[in-house]
Amino acid sequence: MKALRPETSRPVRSKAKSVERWNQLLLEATRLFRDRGFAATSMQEVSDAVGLLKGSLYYYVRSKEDLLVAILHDLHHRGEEIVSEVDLDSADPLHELYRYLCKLIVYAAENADRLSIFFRDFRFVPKGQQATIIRKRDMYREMAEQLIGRAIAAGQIPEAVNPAIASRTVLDGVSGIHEWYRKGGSLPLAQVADQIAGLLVAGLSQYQSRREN
Amino acid sequence: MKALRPETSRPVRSKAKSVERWNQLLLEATRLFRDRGFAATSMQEVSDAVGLLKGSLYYYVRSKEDLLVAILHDLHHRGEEIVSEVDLDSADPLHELYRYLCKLIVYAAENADRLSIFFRDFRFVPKGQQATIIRKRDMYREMAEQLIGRAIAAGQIPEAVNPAIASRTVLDGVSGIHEWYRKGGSLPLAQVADQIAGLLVAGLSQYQSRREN
Amino acid sequence: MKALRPETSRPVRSKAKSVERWNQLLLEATRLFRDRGFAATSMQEVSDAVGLLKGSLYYYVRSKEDLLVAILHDLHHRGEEIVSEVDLDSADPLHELYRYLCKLIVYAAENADRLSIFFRDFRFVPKGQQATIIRKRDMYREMAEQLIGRAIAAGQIPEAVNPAIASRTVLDGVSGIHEWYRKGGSLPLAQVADQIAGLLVAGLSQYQSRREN
Amino acid sequence: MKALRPETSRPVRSKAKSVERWNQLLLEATRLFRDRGFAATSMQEVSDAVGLLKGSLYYYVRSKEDLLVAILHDLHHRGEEIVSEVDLDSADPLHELYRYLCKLIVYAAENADRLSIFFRDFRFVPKGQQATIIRKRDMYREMAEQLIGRAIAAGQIPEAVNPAIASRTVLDGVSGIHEWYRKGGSLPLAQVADQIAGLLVAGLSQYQSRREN
DNA sequence: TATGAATGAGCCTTCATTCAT
DNA sequence: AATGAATGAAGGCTCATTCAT
Repeated sequence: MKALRPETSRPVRSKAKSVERWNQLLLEATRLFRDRGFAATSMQEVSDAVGLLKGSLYYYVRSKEDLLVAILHDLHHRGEEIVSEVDLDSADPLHELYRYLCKLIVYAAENADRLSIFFRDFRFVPKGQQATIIRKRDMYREMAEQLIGRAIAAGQIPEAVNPAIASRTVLDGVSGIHEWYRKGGSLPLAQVADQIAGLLVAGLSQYQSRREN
Repeated sequence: MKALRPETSRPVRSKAKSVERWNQLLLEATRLFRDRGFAATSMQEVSDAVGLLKGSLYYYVRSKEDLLVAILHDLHHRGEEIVSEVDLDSADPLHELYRYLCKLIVYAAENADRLSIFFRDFRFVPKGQQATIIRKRDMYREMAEQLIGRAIAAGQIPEAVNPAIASRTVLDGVSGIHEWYRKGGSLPLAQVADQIAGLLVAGLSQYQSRREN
Repeated sequence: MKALRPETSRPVRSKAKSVERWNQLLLEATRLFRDRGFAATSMQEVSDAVGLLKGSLYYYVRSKEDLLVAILHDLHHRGEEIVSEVDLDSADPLHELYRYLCKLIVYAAENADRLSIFFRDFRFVPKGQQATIIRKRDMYREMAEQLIGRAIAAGQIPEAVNPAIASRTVLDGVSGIHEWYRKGGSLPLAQVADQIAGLLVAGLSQYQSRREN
Repeated sequence: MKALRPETSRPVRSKAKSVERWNQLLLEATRLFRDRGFAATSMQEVSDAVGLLKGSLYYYVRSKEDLLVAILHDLHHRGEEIVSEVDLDSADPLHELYRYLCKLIVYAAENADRLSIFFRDFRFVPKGQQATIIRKRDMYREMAEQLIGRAIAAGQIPEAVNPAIASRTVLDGVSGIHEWYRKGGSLPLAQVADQIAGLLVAGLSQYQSRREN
């Protein structure tokens, strides 16, 4: 999880200290944005948290939104790895989906703060930078949709399943964990992941309509 | 879903015209809060939307938060009905769950705006009024957990399923629709609901662990 | 203490009820202005106190300042009587001063609310109407100054006494009672008045400089 | 009389320039509050007076009330010295009282602005901070009451004098000067002080009831 | 690197007052 | 006589941001 400074930031000289501060900044900002929301967090609070004066923040950041963008970039940066590890040509696409979902669940739980900020405060990302982030988010679902398609083709999922809807349902079931998962619960995270992914994958493979009217 | 004025609001005998304005206010505020977020929506924008001066809003509302609370009360008011219609003693608890989920899905889709506000901006509800609303939200999940418990007891769901986690997964899969459903899509809402609820219910009944390590 | 409506008020028809309301208005306004100050009292509070809606006040009053002016007029109206009862040609001007002061003290105690408003909020009286009220206030002191002058001429007060200063001191000592006197104290008001007036009159007649440098 | 920043104010190491501004702020605010009253003075007016933008005031102050409190603290800060200089065990308590009153008079005249604000606008001090200030004010009178008690015991004041009332009368006579004293009058302040204090002290020592009924 | 002072725009809210009914 | 709805101006305060030092 390398912390990336915004590409256009001001000149950097002494790396060590500077990078440290930047990471600290990101950390505290994440905590604050998560707790109070982006709009309701003031730069004053951020600067208090890192022990700088308000004005000094602008040596590290060009704007409050910079912080938000950095946090969200960080989030999806890691996520991309997970997506790239998927084997679309697996002989058992359903199980491949299971593995993919498990990783997403663990990832969502471990990045609950960032994810929460993403879901709530994405709209405060400057319009020009929204597309990049949205594309990454869509990537998660599209990968799920593709795997579902393969599994249908392979006969592992009934054709009655609508991949567009199912992929969304599955992703919603997976990412919702950021709202309720707390570290140190009774179940190990890996087991929680199996419960969720197992349920969703089973649902896909066994789906049948129960419509009455 | 009659829009209820907060009890604390001034005028008691609200004449026709007044009620109209109040509903209009709620409508526009909902739209704006949904689009821009509560914190980033100004009373100026709300008043512009209803054709009043900023200050005039306070004839109807005692604070910006009042608007938020009114919107969220409205939301859960309707939801309570759905919960109360559930037959906990049904001979087929799994199917009862399916029906419950379907209603929730339709409800979530039809109230996507309010739900979105709830998920994003609940934190701006004054502390003193948060509990009431939270309790209502918990109700949805607890009902699902109870039905899952009954279904396990009835042998419709394997005992390996953890009701606490499963109920959360199910609720997340259901409520997530507020993020992506748009009226007038290719599928009728009832069919979308069946896709989601069918998948989740099948997943519950057919869950099996795929854990590898 | 006849309550006078401002001369230019709107047409009056049914006298009884109207006058009643007006008196009630003055009473409540006096209480509120005294307790919260003129500037910090809202017409809303006044209307609440008399059981009318805010807008309805303007049937009785042309402006908030009208209320203030009416209260202060009332105050000095009564006071004028006291001044006019003084016998400037008394053979014992010092004792005449004592009697005058006693009446003022009783009056100040009984009108503590109005007096308090006068001292604190006179500045909110519209500029055009300030002169009239100021003139009345000056009247009290000028009468004291005149009596002191007579007493000096009669040899009852040493010539070293400066009437301008002494009259102010005496008036300050007298009117200060509005700040601390509470009905139902241990001493009857008449006795309190004697204590104050007795002290001041004795001081006038026995003054002697103690200046050291 | 160094102007003390409220402890709660942000910056800790106030550089020269900052202190200057703060003093200027206090000065102008005092003038404005005195002239227009606290409630009727806007922060806009204050900021205009010191040449800042309205919002910039809040770099120095946390609220309008902060300014008021600072002004009143300053006032009584100096006053405490005067009280502490009194020799309660003086062999001539009456004369000690005279000296005490003289100092108070000079002090009241020199701080007429602040005193005026105190008398008129004390009620706008936040409830939590009122007690501290009230206690200081009471101190002035209580000291007078004690000295009167000593003088009675020493036979310098007749026993008929009620110390509670007399001390109030004396204080009222003394502090009233803030309303009418203007610098550069015909009499030097020291002489004015002697006139007032001399009168009051003579009154105490020579008081006799003149009650008729 | 960081500070301290200031900006400027905007925000939520209050309130005296008006006026058609 | 009184109501109910609305106005319009102002008020206190917050905050992201800038910049000389």
